[in-house]
Amino acid sequence: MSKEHTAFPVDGQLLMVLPRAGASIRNPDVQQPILRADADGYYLEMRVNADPKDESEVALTRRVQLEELSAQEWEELKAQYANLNLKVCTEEGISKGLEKIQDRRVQRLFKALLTFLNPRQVAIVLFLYKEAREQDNGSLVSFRSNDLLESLGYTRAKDGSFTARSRSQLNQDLVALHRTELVFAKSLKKGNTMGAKVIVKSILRIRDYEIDNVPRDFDLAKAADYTYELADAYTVALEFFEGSERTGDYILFSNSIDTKQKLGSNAKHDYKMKLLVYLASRMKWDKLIDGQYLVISKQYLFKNLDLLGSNLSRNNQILWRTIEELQAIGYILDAQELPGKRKMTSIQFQINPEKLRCN
DNA sequence: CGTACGGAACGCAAAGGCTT
DNA sequence: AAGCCTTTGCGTTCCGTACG
Repeated sequence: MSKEHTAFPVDGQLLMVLPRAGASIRNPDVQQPILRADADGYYLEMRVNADPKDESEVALTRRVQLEELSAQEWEELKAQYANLNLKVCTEEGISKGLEKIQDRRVQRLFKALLTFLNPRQVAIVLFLYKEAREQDNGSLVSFRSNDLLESLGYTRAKDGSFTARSRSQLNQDLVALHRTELVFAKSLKKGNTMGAKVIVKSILRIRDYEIDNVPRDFDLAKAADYTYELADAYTVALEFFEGSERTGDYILFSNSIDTKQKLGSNAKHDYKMKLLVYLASRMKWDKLIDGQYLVISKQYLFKNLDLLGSNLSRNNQILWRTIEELQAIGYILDAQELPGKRKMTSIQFQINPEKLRCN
């Protein structure tokens, strides 16, 4: 009976909000980022509005608390914010939309918010949950940076190290997962109780880090904001982890999950990862029919795979190619289009419980 | 000499226009 | 609806340079 360590659990609550927490700026529900000051401090935040036509399309805010800002720094930040051109971001790319922002810290801050939870960061999160199961130390996970970079599929230089770019990006990703808070309503479970309870959680919190050999002067935030550094080892606490064993609210992912980034490809175009996480999320929202079938409208598949371009035949092509990829590695046993009124076509997925299953 | 960058080449595939 | 083609964004890698 003990199928130990062929699969690892990821919290249901996290999975339910994950696709929304990672909504891209092209998503029609995403609102313009705002700077906000309240009694608790200063925030840079971006709201994702609910889509009333589907209960899984929940409202959610992702935000970064800006610590220790003087009144003058606040004014400077507002001035920088005025240079953010969201329209250019969506039409010509984020780097273009941010190029008028001179301050590197502000530029990285906006970029982190706008690209939050891209598939590479999701891959990092899954790596950490997998490690959590291996290490069996509750929500705490310790790991070496190079092991994580390896699992993400980056190639080493001749001397065996990773390039500054990859290392820098990893620290920025980890800090983004650390300091971006997700704010959403508690009433996820059944939907009808409009409980006023609000949850504020980060995906993880960095508790500790280590520097090998010569103790460098390493500052976590400074590294993320200004430099190309990465600590050699980290200990993080997974914030959603708490209680997942106790409440039994989780989905089991197969250990064979592939978190490698493909060469020459963009993180934001990792459709395989997006579809996998979206299916897992819907397994929490919808009950599986006959314990294995999931029916999802193509409209929401396109939306959650970020296939928001106008070329429908192309979107179709990518969707089906991605489905076939997941089929090839066994997550999906079968998928077929269910006839429906035009625009409301759905796809029925048969999920392989060996690879992905509810507890 | 190693470290910390920045510039630039490279390669993939998305987007979107055009054609049929 | 589908295929072809060009442009383009952007992640990755390689390399030059400044600096201690």
